[in-house]
Amino acid sequence: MDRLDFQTIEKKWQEVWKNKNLYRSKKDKKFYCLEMFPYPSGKIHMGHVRNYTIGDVVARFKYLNGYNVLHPMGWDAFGLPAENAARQNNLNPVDWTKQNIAEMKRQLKKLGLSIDWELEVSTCDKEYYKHQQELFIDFYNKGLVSRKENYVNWDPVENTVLANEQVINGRGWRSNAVVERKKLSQWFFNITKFSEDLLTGLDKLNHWPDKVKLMQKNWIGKSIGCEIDFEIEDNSNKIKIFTTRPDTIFGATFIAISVDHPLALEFQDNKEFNKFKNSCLKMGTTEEALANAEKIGFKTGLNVFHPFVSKKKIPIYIANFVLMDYGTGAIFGCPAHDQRDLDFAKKYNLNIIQVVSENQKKIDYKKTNEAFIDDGVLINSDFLDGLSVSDAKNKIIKEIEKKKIGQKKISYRLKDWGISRQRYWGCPIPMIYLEDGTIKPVEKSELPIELPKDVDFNSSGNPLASHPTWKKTTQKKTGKPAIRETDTLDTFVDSSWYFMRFCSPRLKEEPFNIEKLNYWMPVDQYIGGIEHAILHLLYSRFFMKAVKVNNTKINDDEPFKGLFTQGMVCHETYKNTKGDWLSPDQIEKNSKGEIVTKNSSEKVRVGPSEAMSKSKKNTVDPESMIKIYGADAVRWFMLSDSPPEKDIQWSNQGVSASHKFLQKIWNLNIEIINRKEGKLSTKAEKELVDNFNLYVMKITNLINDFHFNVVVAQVYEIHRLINEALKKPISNECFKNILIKFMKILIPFTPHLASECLQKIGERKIDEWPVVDKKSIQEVKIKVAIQINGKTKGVIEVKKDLPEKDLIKESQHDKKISKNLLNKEIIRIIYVKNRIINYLVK
RNA sequence: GCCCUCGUGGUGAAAUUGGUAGACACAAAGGACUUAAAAUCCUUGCCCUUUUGGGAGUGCCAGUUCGAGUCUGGCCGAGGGCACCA
Repeated sequence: MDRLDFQTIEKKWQEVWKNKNLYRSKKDKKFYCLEMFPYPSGKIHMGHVRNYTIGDVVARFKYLNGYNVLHPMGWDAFGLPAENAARQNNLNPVDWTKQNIAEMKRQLKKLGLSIDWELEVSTCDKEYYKHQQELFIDFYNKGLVSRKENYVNWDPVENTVLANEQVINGRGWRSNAVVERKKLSQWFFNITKFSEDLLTGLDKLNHWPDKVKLMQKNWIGKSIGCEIDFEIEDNSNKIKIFTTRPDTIFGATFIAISVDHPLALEFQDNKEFNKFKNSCLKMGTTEEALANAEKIGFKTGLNVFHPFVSKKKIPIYIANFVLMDYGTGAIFGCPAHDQRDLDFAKKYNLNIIQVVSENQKKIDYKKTNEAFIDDGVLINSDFLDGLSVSDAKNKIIKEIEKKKIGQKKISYRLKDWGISRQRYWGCPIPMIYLEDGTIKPVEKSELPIELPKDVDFNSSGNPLASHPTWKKTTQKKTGKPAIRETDTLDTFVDSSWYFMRFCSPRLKEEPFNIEKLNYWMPVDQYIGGIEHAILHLLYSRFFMKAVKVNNTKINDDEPFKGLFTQGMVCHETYKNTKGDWLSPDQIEKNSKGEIVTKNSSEKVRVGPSEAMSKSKKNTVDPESMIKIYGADAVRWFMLSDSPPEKDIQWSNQGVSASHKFLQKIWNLNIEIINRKEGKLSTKAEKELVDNFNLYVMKITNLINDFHFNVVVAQVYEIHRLINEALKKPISNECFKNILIKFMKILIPFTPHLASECLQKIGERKIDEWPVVDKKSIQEVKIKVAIQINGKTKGVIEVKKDLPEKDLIKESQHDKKISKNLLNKEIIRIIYVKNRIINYLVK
């Protein structure tokens, strides 16, 4: 039998597709299919292969179904790794990045993706970031940009800001110095102006996974609570606190304010306070670090008066767990009903008053360390006694408003988006600082503000800031001397609008052409990793809304109509006896079936399958797999076995099996083309056609629902169906017609093989998806389960939609069923059309 | 710590969304073909029973239902995110 020569075939068809704009149709219906663009780290990895294979199935399927498809690709090219490489290998980030892009593009092309490379963009090109600078200025002019202080991780030895991933156990990754929290003045996008829009906008996103919407909802964190002013003893100031549990006010036993609260400034000369403040600065900046840190406080000696209990005084603490950027930076502590407050109260021996109880149970807080946070009935609370938590909330808010000491308040957990980075390899922020202290945007005509190429990575800190001349400039309008902003933009900014740029990627004057943007946007299907569920997707949603504020002609305010989040690619991990990681090509099976190292036959410990990562050496190089098995087989395996939203385990056996199956498809084609016709039977033919039609319908639905692994299983079944039918008296014409449809189904999955087969059969129409013959499907017999008392006792094959009476009759013809029903009294018969019939008997 | 998700054979999984649990594969064992190997094809897969047949069974415990992998409550375990990795 003819071997499938995938190397020649794949090369041939990639050439054909390159020379034709295959994926654009003249139809009106548009479809924008986008996969998250990659960071050009050097080589493509299996995660990319999976992401782009899934995307290619969608894009090609939509094209076959008559859509005008936009399927572009670009590079998320700014970021830390390029700077790290620059430091290590003395390479310029530009050169390193461009090399990586060229290499990865070459590799990606081998997958045979239906990407329109004419539209390629790279965020590190000035043709791209010029427009990003324009957008920044537009946002600035619309009041969507502000400047505030924010904490960063500061490495005191390297004099540089560290990313969270560069802080390991509270120390700098290179210097090993203890990292401090330092306040810097930085640029922010005022994303909180859109808190409510970002929240309500989620309701419209019907084609997003619920879990992602829920994560975003929790991230935005809308809560309804109230603000209350507390009068301070012997002090004319008041403290405004925010709480979501005003119902527990009678259980308040302390006030806690943030270290950054204005009132805390009064203690800046206090030695004890400064000691406390310094220990707060060692906590780290991540939310996880703050949540796990021991709750500590500084007793100010000041007291406030309880607003509803006359003469009751409550102490004020400055505490590390109260954050200035949430609520008002001050809270009242009710230890009985909040875990943090309870931990704090126990540490500092503060009073604990239970004000909510379940079934009138009294809790002894001397014995338990667990706060009671569930619903219950109010106690020890004066006029709130006997009310439920929610009724008490409403009543106390009314009282507070009546007394004019506060009001109902909606608060969001969402913070403004800090976009300043003290790094070289990013988009320069187009702002200048004049000598008189004013800060102005650069004139748009001066854009792009380009990165200098001659930078020194050996000195500490931001290379842009230490560049001898770059930051020196003049204000264009006045000619006054000025200093450039040396911070660059967070790389999340780059990726927050690239999908808009793809609509008109070569436009020089503007970031995008409105007509083209309105035609293509929103992205109909966006595909990428679940790790981007919150930040990237939320920032992109903000951008779309912000861009619309600036240009009201834009139709959409949500960028991604459909979202699909794919799982990771995993592989077994291996370690030698010393505990060093081993890569899959360093190991082999010996004659006894044990796993050993290739050269020294040392025993290998096989670990669990984990996400492929360089550090664990459990990676497999896609390019070498393509070389051995072919791109189609690699694509096919990526879609087999696991559902796309779940993790997949890479296995060489799996990809090898895929390769074998594609060979079988090839053989099937040859067999049908060369088949000699014998006797004919219309009955056999009809059965084949009807069954095949059913598969076409199932597969069409499965693709729409992203169940590609089930499609693969159905394709195996089709193969078996046709293979068995070959022994039956069926005409060659019938086989050819079925084969043509079968190969068209395979185009999105294994495009090279399918195209080659279609050409061999002589089919010219390769831009259509097979039409389902609905009548034919109705005539396929189905299997119905017969149960007795809920247990399946038999299965009978009947016509579809058989009515209850007939089904009962049919089922009693079955020997086993009639035997089981003998001498039994039938109490009830449950009939579910096309599914089951259940006899309840005594 | 907080938020989210997921637990089905030796393995990856499927199950028309409350209706035949294990489709389709991988691995294993046995067999066919072959001088032999590779390739290919076939069979098997929990427990009891020689067979016919019967029973258990979807992380664990309880509940709703004629019927639960699917719904409800509690428990246990694994993974993702936590604002400067992208």
